[in-house]
Amino acid sequence: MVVPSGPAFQYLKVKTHLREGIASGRWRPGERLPSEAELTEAFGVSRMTVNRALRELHQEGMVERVQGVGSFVAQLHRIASTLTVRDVHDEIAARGHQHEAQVHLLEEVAATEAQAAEFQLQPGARLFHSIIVHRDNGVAVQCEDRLVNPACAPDYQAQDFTQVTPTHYLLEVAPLSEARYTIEAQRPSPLEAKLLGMPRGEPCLVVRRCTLSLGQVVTVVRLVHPGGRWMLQGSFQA
Amino acid sequence: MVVPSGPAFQYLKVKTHLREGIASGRWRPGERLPSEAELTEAFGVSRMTVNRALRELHQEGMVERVQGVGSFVAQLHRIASTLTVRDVHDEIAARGHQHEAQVHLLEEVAATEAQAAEFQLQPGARLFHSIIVHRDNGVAVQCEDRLVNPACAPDYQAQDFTQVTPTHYLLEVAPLSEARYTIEAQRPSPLEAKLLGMPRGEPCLVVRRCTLSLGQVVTVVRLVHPGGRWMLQGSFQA
DNA sequence: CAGTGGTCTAGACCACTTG
DNA sequence: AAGTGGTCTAGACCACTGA
Repeated sequence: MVVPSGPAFQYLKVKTHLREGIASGRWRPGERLPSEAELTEAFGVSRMTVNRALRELHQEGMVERVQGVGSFVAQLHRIASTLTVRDVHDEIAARGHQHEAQVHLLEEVAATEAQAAEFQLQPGARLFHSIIVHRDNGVAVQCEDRLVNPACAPDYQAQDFTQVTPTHYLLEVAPLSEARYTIEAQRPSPLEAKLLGMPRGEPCLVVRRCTLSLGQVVTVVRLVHPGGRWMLQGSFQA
Repeated sequence: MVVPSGPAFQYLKVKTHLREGIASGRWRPGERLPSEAELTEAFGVSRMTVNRALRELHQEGMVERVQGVGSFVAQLHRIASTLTVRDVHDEIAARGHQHEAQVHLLEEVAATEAQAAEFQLQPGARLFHSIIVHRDNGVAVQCEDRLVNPACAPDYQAQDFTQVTPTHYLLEVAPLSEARYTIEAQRPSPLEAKLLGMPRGEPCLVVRRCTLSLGQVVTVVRLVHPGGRWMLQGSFQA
């Protein structure tokens, strides 16, 4: 026969079988799984199909594979979860709330030594600088303090950021290739506390993100969220 | 010919070509990419190879595919980054530092109504409760307040958590299948402030995580980190 | 209808590891 | 040498879309 019964999602059958065996503890972490040849025989499918199942489980971090040796249940010590850092506007809109943005500053500055180093530019090079406060149904939830590389977004200062967020605009003009970020708890700066309308002593969730496009640093942003008004959420499967 | 030159990682050539075209803006977000047939011809490879390249780009969130229509450059609005929440011990050890754990409490409690609901158990059901402080070279960096479902880890109370972290132990006895978490900034509770040796008013990074195994809630944990002593890091490619 | 992606096969050659 | 995974082919059938 050529194709026995058409697409029956055979690779999913194999994948599910292995996933359930791992989840149920039938195969313990570090233990060896059946070889591709064994699974090929057991399921009566081609090796490519078994290979895809195992490859995807590997990509999902559930299985480790060693050429010439075999496939093994991964040691799931780390919980690598997908944290979705979405555009504020989308996040607020998704809750059915009203998003407002207030531009408090939009200027051109000369890079300090530290800033120049981060942008891989010369000290004193021009940078755009913006400070924008985002509100959810009128409540200030984020203060966005951003530096932008003019080489990547020459028209940055001409945008109306009450209508389109900088995140959205920058993703349009400079396709994202890499991002690095840190998340920590801090007190707001005096200016941030004033702009967010919160006491100086209240904790804030601070996300700092550096975004690259084609190896160039496009923008570095500090996002300050009042502790009681904003929270990151995520989940992890498998 | 059967195989022209052995593994030359053809699917990577196709993948790289598309990835660079997207990153360089040659294909804009929403724009249509060449069909599998066109790529098959252009690269002189089989369709399976092209298919793998496109499928992986789709799995990475860079390409959207619609059956019967075509493949398109994804709208990269969301920045879905892989945040690695590792075991404290590993994280501290990875820096070459000394990890110490201090067990402040290890008891059995009756579930409150809210706790019972979260664990999908009856109010008053038994739960294990532990409070452990983790130190990095003697500095308290995390207060771990944890509830555990006895059905998943009956021997929880018999463990020596100065030697093996609860995270590590629980992953051994109850393979992880799903986790949900939130990250926010808060002040520590009076007890947490005391255990961590920090002022009440200092901000903390608080991670709350609910872990499931085989559809059962295994554990709910609150991880409190002094603001200046701990930070989450992550990065995102493509 | 033609074109697209989704899946699958039954082989193949190769690099690698272990006995 | 035998077994493993890594890659690849040249076909195939199918479901879906849009003109």
